[in-house]
Amino acid sequence: MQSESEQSSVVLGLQRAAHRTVHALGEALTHLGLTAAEINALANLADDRQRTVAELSAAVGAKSSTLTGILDRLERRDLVRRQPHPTDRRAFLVVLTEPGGRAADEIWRAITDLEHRLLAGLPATTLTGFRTVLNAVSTEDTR
Amino acid sequence: MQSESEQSSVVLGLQRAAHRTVHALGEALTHLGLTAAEINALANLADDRQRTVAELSAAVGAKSSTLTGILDRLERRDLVRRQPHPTDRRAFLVVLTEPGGRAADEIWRAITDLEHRLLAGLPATTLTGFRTVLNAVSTEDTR
DNA sequence: TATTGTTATACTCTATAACTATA
DNA sequence: TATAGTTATAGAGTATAACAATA
Repeated sequence: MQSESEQSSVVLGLQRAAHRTVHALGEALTHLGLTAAEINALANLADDRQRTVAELSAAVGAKSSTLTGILDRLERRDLVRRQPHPTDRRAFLVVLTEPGGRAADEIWRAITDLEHRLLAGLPATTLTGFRTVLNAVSTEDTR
Repeated sequence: MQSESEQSSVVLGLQRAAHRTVHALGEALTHLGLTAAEINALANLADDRQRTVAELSAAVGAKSSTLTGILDRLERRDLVRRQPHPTDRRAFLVVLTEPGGRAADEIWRAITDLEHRLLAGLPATTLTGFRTVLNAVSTEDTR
């Protein structure tokens, strides 16, 4: 049933699936005019609404120097703001603006919708297994 | 047990896990001096050893115009070659050269090693569930 | 007419290293 | 001395549109 490919590698499959979801998300959110990295950053701000650059950097898996450009563009569009950190004057708190919060909410809705569509009909135990592996991969020390 | 984060979103978790494996793979293969996209392309050539540009494009999830640059660099380093397609004179067959084949084999070994390390100790049923979801995500029509 | 792949263009992402300002 | 973040730099990925050759 799987045509000719065994979809043998978990790593390659992971790559492909991630690519797929990024594309799908981008398409669902074209009207926002955001890149994948920008969507990712906003999605990661959506919950607690604020992070230092270093925290966000760890969350999205990019160097802080990379984040600088992404945040510049988001800030220019008034979706985030860089606030002085209350206790560390070297650091910034990246916070969602009001329109940024709306965008982040919409991103979350799109993510949730996508997940429902992708995972509909799969048994709960299968999903649990999936999350378990996902956590193992994200958490494990790969060295 | 999962600290504070429920790792709530499958999509975001997928992103993070994919990022993780790309990094880990890159580190395991630094001596090859290849980028993630180049590794991905070679990995996708590793099995049948040849693909048209369009096929490879679908496999790696990039536009053919993107692939042009990647293939240019791989060809310049004598890792792949563009051969005339036997029956369609518009198309090219991307084939591994002999050193390219060695690189691809090494990439496969690295991928396999990584998978063993990441997935060691997880029950088989969990892994089966994981692959099922991965296939669903990669295959499903996301529109 | 439609398709294969390249070219041209314009941005975005990416990492590294050097730098400023704090700590 | 070490850390947070930016800047400078340079390369690589990305998509779109236009194009040539072929189907």
